[in-house]
Amino acid sequence: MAKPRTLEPEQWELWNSWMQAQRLLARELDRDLQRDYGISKAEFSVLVTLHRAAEGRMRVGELAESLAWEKSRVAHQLTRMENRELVDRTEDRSGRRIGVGLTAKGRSAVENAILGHADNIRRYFFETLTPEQAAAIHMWSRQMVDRVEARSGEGADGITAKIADQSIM
Amino acid sequence: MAKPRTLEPEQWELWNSWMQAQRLLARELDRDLQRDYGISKAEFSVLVTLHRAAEGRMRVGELAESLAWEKSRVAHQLTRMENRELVDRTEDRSGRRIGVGLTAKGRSAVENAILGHADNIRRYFFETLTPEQAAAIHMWSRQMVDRVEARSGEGADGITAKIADQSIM
DNA sequence: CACCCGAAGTTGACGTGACAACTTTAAGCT
DNA sequence: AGCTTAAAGTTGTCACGTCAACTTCGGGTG
Repeated sequence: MAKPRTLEPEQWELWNSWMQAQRLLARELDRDLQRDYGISKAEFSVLVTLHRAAEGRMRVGELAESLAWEKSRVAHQLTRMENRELVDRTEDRSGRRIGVGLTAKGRSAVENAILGHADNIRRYFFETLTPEQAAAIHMWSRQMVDRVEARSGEGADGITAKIADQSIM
Repeated sequence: MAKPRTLEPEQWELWNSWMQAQRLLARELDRDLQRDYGISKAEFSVLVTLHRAAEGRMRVGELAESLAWEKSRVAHQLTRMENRELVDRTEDRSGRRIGVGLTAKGRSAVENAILGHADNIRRYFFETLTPEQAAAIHMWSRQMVDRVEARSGEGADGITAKIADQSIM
């Protein structure tokens, strides 16, 4: 019975500014990436994942797992990026799609963007955090991801391990 | 030269899990709201803002300021919600649009949803945080919002004050 | 071998959010 | 009054993300 029936005013205030802060930060990073390198955050994520792949070529499913995105999201994103000639989908002789790779344009875009983008993340995000704030956010993030993944039946390890070195966004 | 040229691995890890956690949380809240009450987060935000308005009727601009959304975003959202008969836009005799209000359907939707949604926010967000973590996150959020608003020339007070009691998401 | 089933991938429809261009109104100024 | 302007609101276009439906392989198993 200690449970309040709705949130306390200061909880609403916290919730609102948290949601808004996230949106403003994402927008700012996206704008900078677009202005300086002509690509979006989503495009950057795909490009950098492909760039890190040893072969430089991945299956759609690998991309989806590595990014922790749904397959359909990846497929749509690849279609848009193929139109912009940032990636190409290769086909075997029967027209079957077998892999995704960077085009020259995609490769140079990501190589140009990587340092600048990382720098923006540092300036806009990490340099505004105290160690306690960083720890709080990190802890919360891990719990949230673990909880949702546990719920949707992701057996044992699965995605969690991969997240460590991927996805960017 | 103390500045690293890119982010540290644990910074990438924090960044990635944070981005993912946001997305998972937003999706979960949205799905619950949709399943239990038939409305989306965006719709809920608009409905609850209108519901809190003393008159029950607001100008588009007030709505935009209260939610800290861009005008065009509000206009598009209202068009969709008008089609679904959650709100109505009233016109004066010359066909001029003068205000937005809840329909009966909109009112009952928000009145049904408010407690359940608040409860989900508490369960998914607040109950996973210690008070110190909440305080750290709150502090950072305010700083981020203030910084971005200062940059985009929002004179003096402006939006910040309004956020305190609005927007939800 | 034939069949069926599940994984991989695509597609369409839809809601969301950002940005820019535009129209109309309401004020101000001289 | 008449002219100019900025605010208010709308619209179009585009990218992003989710869900559901669908196609097509690749393997088993009878």
